[in-house]
Amino acid sequence: MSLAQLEYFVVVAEEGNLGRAAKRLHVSQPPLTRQIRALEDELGAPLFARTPRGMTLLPAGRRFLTHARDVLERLDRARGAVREASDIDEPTS
Amino acid sequence: MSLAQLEYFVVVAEEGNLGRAAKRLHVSQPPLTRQIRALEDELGAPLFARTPRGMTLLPAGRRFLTHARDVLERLDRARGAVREASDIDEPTS
DNA sequence: CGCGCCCATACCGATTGGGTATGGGAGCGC
DNA sequence: GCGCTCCCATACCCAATCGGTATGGGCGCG
Repeated sequence: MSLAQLEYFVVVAEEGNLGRAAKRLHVSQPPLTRQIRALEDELGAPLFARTPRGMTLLPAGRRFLTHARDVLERLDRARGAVREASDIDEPTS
Repeated sequence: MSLAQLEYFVVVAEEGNLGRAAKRLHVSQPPLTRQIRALEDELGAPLFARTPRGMTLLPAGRRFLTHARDVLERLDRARGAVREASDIDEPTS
């Protein structure tokens, strides 16, 4: 599992559609297909139902979505914590 | 930034030493050197002080450590959430 | 000074990841 | 039913990433 996969997953879940998600992520659609599938394989359960209209979250996917967002948010805070620390050393540099 | 880098960082911080951390992580020492440096480069601040005795956390590193552990813990919960969900579908299979 | 313990660098091979091109299913208008 | 459109999936290729071995350089200790 990679952080990119988590972000891809969140965006695909939000867009409900690989094509639009790909544009938002500035990647092409095939890598998205692969990464989402790799994520599902690793987790051992499908996260989306593939319909002719797009990708819709399954129950497992809904549960995972909350946690995935949580992980990404905590990651942002981690980055922020380092910036704060260096701000202490170099206040207004 | 990658999840592997976060885990590498946590273990190096705990061991205070690249060699021991490498053993615990089942990788060799050079990749650790590189990944830790890449992490520092991306964050824009050094996390460790390199001494002849090993690697000791700097203030920025200490702050980051807490958050890094948090991210990894949330990731475990995310995995767990999917397992729970599939347990509902397949209780004791 | 020779040895041990550190981390850093150089180089190489294997894996991963993204891109283009293409296919196949499902709905819609005519 | 044909053609058009909008989906996702697959095949194939190239570039970037990652990990491993080999090696070097600093530092302390007997």
